[in-house]
Amino acid sequence: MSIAEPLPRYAEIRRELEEKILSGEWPPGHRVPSEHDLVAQFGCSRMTVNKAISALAAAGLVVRRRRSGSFVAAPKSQETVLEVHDIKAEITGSGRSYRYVILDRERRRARPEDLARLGAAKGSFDVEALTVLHFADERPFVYEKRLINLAVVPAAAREAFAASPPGTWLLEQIPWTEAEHTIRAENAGADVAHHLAVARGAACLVVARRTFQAGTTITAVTLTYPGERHQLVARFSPATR
Amino acid sequence: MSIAEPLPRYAEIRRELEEKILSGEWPPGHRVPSEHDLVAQFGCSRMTVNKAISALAAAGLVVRRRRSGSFVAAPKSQETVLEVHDIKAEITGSGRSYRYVILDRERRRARPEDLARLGAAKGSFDVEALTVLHFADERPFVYEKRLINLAVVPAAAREAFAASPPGTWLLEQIPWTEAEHTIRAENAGADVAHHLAVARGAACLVVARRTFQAGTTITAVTLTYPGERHQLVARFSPATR
DNA sequence: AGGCTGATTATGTATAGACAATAAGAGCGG
DNA sequence: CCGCTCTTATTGTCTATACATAATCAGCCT
Repeated sequence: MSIAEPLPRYAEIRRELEEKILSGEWPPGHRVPSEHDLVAQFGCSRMTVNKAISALAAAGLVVRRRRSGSFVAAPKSQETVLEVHDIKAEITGSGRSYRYVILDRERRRARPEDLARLGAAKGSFDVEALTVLHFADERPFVYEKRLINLAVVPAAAREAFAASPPGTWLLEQIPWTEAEHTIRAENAGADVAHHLAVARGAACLVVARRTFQAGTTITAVTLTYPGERHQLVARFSPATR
Repeated sequence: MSIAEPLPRYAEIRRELEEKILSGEWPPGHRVPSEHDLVAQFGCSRMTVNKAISALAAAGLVVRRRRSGSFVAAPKSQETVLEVHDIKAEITGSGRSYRYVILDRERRRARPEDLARLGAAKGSFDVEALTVLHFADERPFVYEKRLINLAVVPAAAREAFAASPPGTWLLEQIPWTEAEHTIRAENAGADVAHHLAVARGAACLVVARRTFQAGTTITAVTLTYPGERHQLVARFSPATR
């Protein structure tokens, strides 16, 4: 499976130290040998071991303190990298056919509830409100309600979203600097049940995302997935954090 | 607020390049000046600019190709760091009172369905099966069903879990090397509805987690949260990935 | 045109050395 | 014992250089 590729020296040293930490041989708080000692042990220059230990520090496995030395870090809180793909890519990436319809579309002055969804305190600007239904293999996959801040993305008002759905189009258009996800479970209301073809009251996974650029909200989207047909999966290791 | 701390030279260069990328001045695909050019521009050695660009590459903002140069990376797929805290820490951290009860506990030889939950193909070993209910401010917070692989953690059979609940105890006991999360929505069954004090059929957020050490599963846990009372929140920016 | 070859260029890795910053420890005076 | 300074160990950053590796490009031969 894995060919014997010659790892660079610093990666080799890093791996060796990492193994001692992950195996528990060096428990949290244990002092890692000094760079000087490691230079003698591995027979390389200090820059090389420095690169190895610095990488471990960047990964949060060790803490470095001047004069004191490097120490194995305390076990981290459970943080996981959750991949939430672009819907189009998520579906086509797994070999299924993809289609979407825009159920509703309205341009309006931002109402108080729109401002709340965007997380904006106040303001007077226009928003584009969209309701989109995405299909995977011709079955309803996710029900999307989106608000786009037209003060930031005026082009959205003129876009037909014929080639790409709004989410994909936005990703291609503007760089974002921050995003916020909220994940919860909800019972399907009449509207959602109808469009997703599930029973009323069926458990649905709701992912709400707000995307920001330099402090102002670009878009707020709520994605409702049928609970029994969709799940988010995340696999990770503490080292690659 | 922020004092004028003298950033190291490589961090300063990194910040400057990063700003050009995040502001959109350098769109995806744009070629970053070569190390040689940056050396001339910033008046430092190549190792220093190399460190800056390498950091950007590690963060996924640029892609480096030999001979070709460094290029601004395409916008990444939406990946977010989801913090899933230890339950005890999660509750006490927000100032609420914490309590738990062990509803059920059994030591048994691993059954086929246990093996499936642990993700083990086959094997003959004992497991500790636990059902725990956690309270926040005396209200049911989460319903936990856990399996512990006693072949890896024999001490779990002798532990009373009097001071800490099993999840917290395990975190303190053994280092893990990998974990897998699955998040879905489910309608509450009779059992869950009773313990969480919600209506039957109420939407619940189900987080299933498997924790591994060097390939073998340590523990598999299913956490069921009442949907209307709990949500996972994740905030992140692409640069800090 | 097609394909081979060698030069060029940019990054990848490594070395040896230097000075700075910081914190721990040693020693000393009161 | 307390507080001061001096020394020293350790990491942080930076320079200058070197060779390796890979990809592109230009030119040459058939």
